[in-house]
Amino acid sequence: MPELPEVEVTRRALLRPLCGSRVLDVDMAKALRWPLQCTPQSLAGQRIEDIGRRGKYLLLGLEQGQLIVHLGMSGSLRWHGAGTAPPRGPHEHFRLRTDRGELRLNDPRRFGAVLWHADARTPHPLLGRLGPEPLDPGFEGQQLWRAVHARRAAIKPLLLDQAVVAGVGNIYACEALFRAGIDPRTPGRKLSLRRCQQLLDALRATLEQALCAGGSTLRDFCSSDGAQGHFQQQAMVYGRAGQPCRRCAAPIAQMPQAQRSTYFCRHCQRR
DNA sequence: CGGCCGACCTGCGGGC
DNA sequence: TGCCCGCAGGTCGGCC
Repeated sequence: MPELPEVEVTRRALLRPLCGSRVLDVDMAKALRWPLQCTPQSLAGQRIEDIGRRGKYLLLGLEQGQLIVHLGMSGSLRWHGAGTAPPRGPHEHFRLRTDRGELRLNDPRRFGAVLWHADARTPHPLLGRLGPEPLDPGFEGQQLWRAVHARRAAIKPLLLDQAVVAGVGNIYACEALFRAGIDPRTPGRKLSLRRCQQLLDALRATLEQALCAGGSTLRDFCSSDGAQGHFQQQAMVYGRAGQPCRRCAAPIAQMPQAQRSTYFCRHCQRR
């Protein structure tokens, strides 16, 4: 589920209920990718001051540090106002109770993570390796070109590299390349500055469109208020193998790249 | 250093 | 109908 738009939609939905609330307690029922890195009791009593996002990471700013949340492949967060929380489901592995209600992380595959980072002055190592934010207006095509122009790897796996651009996953990499008319197999070093600028524009337009749609919904994604995103109904290529291209009607192709499925149109996307 | 590959998990849909 | 295989929105770490 969780690429930049889904995480951002979740962040916006959580701002109102969570900001300013005070933590009662925290528990991790089943281990996620890593241990929490602190004793759950140490979080009790702290106020949640802000909610940020970096790439696909959601950042809960507490008084004495930061709770870093990653949704992995199958994670979703839900908010339950005070007294409205149903019994815990089998995949609700993390729970944060506050004086206003509780936040739960549902993650069947447990690729997600919740980490405590006490030293807020220096960024957590996981965040330190992230590339620029695609929606940051200060990020220019030239910067993308610099990150890519010396690389032999194909542009599609390069877009998935979080050090090149933060927050892009399989759906939006495929969609942005379609929008830019670029063949996903094109080596990074074959892309001109001009095409990198076009690619960044296309990526931004794709992400903005997904934000407006409330993100994508595949099997288990639900924004925290329970509403479903509907971007996948607008997808031009992702998950559409064999179906006609919405632009030229040629069948959409599917191929593996770096052990992930790439969807593209052989006619509309060129090297 | 760059790039490939396995590992980590569970669930679901398709094919036989 | 039922079982088995392959695949799924991610990414870290080990290896060449």
